[in-house]
Amino acid sequence: MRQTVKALKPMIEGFIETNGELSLKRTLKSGQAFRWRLTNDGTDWVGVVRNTHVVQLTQQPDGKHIHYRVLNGHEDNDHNQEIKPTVKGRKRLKTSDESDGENPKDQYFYSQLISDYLRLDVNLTDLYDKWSKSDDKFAAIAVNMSGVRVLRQNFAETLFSFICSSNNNINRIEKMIETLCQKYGKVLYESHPELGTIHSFPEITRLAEESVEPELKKLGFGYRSAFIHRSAKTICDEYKCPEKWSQELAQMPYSEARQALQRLPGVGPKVADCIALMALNHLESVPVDVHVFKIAQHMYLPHLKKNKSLTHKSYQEIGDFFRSKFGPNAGWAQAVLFCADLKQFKQ
DNA sequence: CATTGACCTGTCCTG
DNA sequence: GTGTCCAGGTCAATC
Repeated sequence: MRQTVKALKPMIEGFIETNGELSLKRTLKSGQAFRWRLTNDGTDWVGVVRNTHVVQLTQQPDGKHIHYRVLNGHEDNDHNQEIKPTVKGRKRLKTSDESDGENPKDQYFYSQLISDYLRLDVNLTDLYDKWSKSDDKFAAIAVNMSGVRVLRQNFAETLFSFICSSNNNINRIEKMIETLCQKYGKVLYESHPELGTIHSFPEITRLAEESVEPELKKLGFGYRSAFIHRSAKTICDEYKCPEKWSQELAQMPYSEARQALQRLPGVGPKVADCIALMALNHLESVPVDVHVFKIAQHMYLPHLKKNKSLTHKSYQEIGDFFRSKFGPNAGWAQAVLFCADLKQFKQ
């Protein structure tokens, strides 16, 4: 029997103007987020925003708008959650009023929520122009690589996702994260026709429980089981309120945040930089993985070709080079080059 | 200090 | 069907 209760409440949806500065594919599937899935024959992206809202995003044919739909937006407790966009969007990001009969307050709220997650308050055209002027190689690549955005992501999810990423491949990372959500997260949306039940990412306090490590071992997490549990426990024990700690990390200078993060087991320089860039708004952070290492060797710092692998020294050198070349948003420039180098995005 | 292996596991690729 | 290598690193033990 089909339930009709949900259909009685209006679906929250609308359009967001992007000024051609957003490629969903290049942004959601370039290795910064691991939970976005392509549905409906490859037209719609479905994922979780702010760890509370199941959102479907669709790139419009005009290239200048995305359509959004909040799949679990009818829940009664919706506004009780502590979701507040951290940045006020620019005026041009206002939703259109094309779908009449809906609560404009809700529409505004959700378009702000999604714009914030996609960091649409940043004018990407200006950034691309600036980076292209300071680097011909970037300019050549960027013309075919528009709309790569650095997301503003949830702290805990970013932390544990990238702990999982060490010495690992994307396919397994995605599976492990999905397992974490199903086992320790809350149900956000039931019975999606293609994706099944969609869960939130677990609370840090949940991952700090003693049973977690042996359970994860059984689930095939390997040595990362201990990293995950011990990191969660460290945060709960030492910082009491994880949410507050992440805010402090965002406030303090990049180098200090990076240093503080590396005290967590399973968090080295690269993972710390990923968290700093993607969840703490430290856009000067340049995560250097083997991929970026190769880019640096071939495009910018040929003397590093003699290095077989990444050392602390070369790691620092590459980051500093990117910062000197691209400025305070170097991490974002790096994301564009990284994206261009991914196999799936090569022409 | 900078460098070098071991580390869990699923998968791809040979023989 | 077995064996091997490797994948978006980190840690700890040695130069």
